[in-house]
Amino acid sequence: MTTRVGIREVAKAAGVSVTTVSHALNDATSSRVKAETQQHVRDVARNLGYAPNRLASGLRNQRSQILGLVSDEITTTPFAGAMIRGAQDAAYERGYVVMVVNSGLDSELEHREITMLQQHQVDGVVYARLYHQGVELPPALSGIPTVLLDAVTGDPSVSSIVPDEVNAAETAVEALIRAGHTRIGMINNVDDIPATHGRLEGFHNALRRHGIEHDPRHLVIAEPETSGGREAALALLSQQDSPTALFCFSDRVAMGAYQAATALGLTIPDDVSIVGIDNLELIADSLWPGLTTVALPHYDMGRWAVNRVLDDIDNPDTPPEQVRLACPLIERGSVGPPRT
Amino acid sequence: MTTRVGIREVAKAAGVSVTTVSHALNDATSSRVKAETQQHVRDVARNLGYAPNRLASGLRNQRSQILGLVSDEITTTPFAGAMIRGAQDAAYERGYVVMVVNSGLDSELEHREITMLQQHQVDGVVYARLYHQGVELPPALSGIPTVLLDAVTGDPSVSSIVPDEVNAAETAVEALIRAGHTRIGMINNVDDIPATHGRLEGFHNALRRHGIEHDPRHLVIAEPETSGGREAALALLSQQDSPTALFCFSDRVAMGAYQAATALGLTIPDDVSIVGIDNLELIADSLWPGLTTVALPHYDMGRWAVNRVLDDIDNPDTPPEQVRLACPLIERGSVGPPRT
DNA sequence: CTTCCTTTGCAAAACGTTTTGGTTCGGTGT
DNA sequence: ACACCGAACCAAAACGTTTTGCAAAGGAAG
Repeated sequence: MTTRVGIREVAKAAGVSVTTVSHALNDATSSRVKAETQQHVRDVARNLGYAPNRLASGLRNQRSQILGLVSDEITTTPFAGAMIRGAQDAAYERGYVVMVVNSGLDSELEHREITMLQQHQVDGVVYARLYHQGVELPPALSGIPTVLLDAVTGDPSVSSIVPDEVNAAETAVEALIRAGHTRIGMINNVDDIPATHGRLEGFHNALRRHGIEHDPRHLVIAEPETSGGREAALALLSQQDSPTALFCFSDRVAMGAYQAATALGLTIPDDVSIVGIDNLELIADSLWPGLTTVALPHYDMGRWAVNRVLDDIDNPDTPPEQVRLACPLIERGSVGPPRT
Repeated sequence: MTTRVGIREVAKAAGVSVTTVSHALNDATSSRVKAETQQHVRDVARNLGYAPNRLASGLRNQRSQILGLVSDEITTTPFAGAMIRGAQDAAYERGYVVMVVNSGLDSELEHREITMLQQHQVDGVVYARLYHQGVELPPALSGIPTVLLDAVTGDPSVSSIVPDEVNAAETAVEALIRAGHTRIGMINNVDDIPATHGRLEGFHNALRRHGIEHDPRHLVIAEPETSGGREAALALLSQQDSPTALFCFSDRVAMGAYQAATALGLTIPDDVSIVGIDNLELIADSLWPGLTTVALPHYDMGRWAVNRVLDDIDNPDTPPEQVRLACPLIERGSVGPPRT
């Protein structure tokens, strides 16, 4: 590698001082340097392929132009990828770059990784969870602008974004109601997490709003796996006056419901309609017919989170906000009118 | 935020010069500083919560301790997450941190993103693709130690790692042979990519090695989607002397084969055995019965790639190597003995 | 022709490290 | 007693920027 071209090489080639080069390149509308000179310098810089050393400028301005993204786990779902991509895209648009770090469940490791981020002088961090949950912020992060992604915390001074679980469920259930269903079953999660409670609430809201009475036999609790969904759906669809439509806690649960339906000789959506939540394309697109579901907006949450933390950096006394993001319905082929 | 504690604060608190502090902290076995002093300095540094500024040290040593990871796309599959996690884990173990950047298909954008990485003075980059393919290295990367991840290139001087497609197929097919199958069908991909050719070759290798004659009617080409797999499997399983086992190009194709089997009233694995490739847990775990498949080792490839690029950085004249990584069989429930 | 701006450019300091070349000091060999 | 040596430490330079405080040049006003 030939020696890197620095600002002094540019200055020499352009026949000016380094000061002038710096001004020409940075100050968009400075009166310090004549427009003509500025253009000249810029041309020279481009020709030389000059790329400013951000270690140096970061050191000088106390601003690294780096964001940290610490996530709990990057698992088998594509959620993490979507969040990272959203974060990265938003960061890129504003001249930032993101360092990804993931700690598994190990809080000791997490602490050391945060320390590394601090050593690299990250200007802010996005603290992300893969599944909507409550967390407490690691003390190591105090002093760094931080926003929560897919997580909330008790401290009202920290901004956060999570999916609006209630709204997501309402959206899903209303798609069923719109198709004409009134006997609607729900397969909920056993776990005590925000999604469980929020989606149940949304389910009831939607029914109530449309004057549909809820039959308690039509609510069953299951492990949030395909097998759990299968057994739950088997139970729901075998009872008399069984539901004509199923609202499933997740796409994987919905996949179990598909299996139950075919096992019972029922076709989707003619005999039973199904909606899920997650929009895991790998599943929703692959099922047959395609699964109508509500998307969890990980990409958008990622974008929002980094834009938010960058806003905080630019203007440190922006009031914090806790956002719940609406979730769009993705229609495929699993919802139809009830069999008359 | 109180003013950051720097090396000079530590020096003052320890009653020594900054030089001594630096030596005490960095030189593991220096004769420059007495062991006792070294310990003292370290204690003081820890108590003060001193964390060296890597912008400064990077500037000084011409080494940022940052790796770039440029990937083509972070899509709906969990593959990208696995690669990133592998890369991040390996980097962490060696004191590095990774900057993730993804360019979509836009080579203009990719160029600008690589420029950003260069500005941050990354010590090396991992150039990753999500699906095994041939690429040419962007010229912007010349001069930076680079290794290819899930991609190969014509240039023998650049190291790369890809899954061993031939071996993966052999592994899958041999699992079927071991269970007793001899009439084995394959659903291959239409696309002209290394995986297509490699897996076909592995399929033939395995049959030949066990003296099984291949019936050309048992090979069909399909779109690598669930729907393609469904139609292909329908065709394969409807012919007379139909295969007793199906080797599918991917897990999604295998999912289509499941759908075809149940549509034909066949049960898995009693009437037909199925293996896939990918080990997409989201699919393989959710199918019923679970899908036996061959894992594409994205996590391990990610690890290998960063370890390799770090080796190149430490020792610039390590000879390059092009590695094909073996793929392990993951057994679930979709393979059984042929119906007699 | 002087004075006083305005415009344009430069030299030098600063950011927080690492490392080079000393300097001091207590001892050791002759 | 003399020079010398090594151990322990330190002052200062360097890394590549940005920015402050000045200086030079040129033009307008008096």
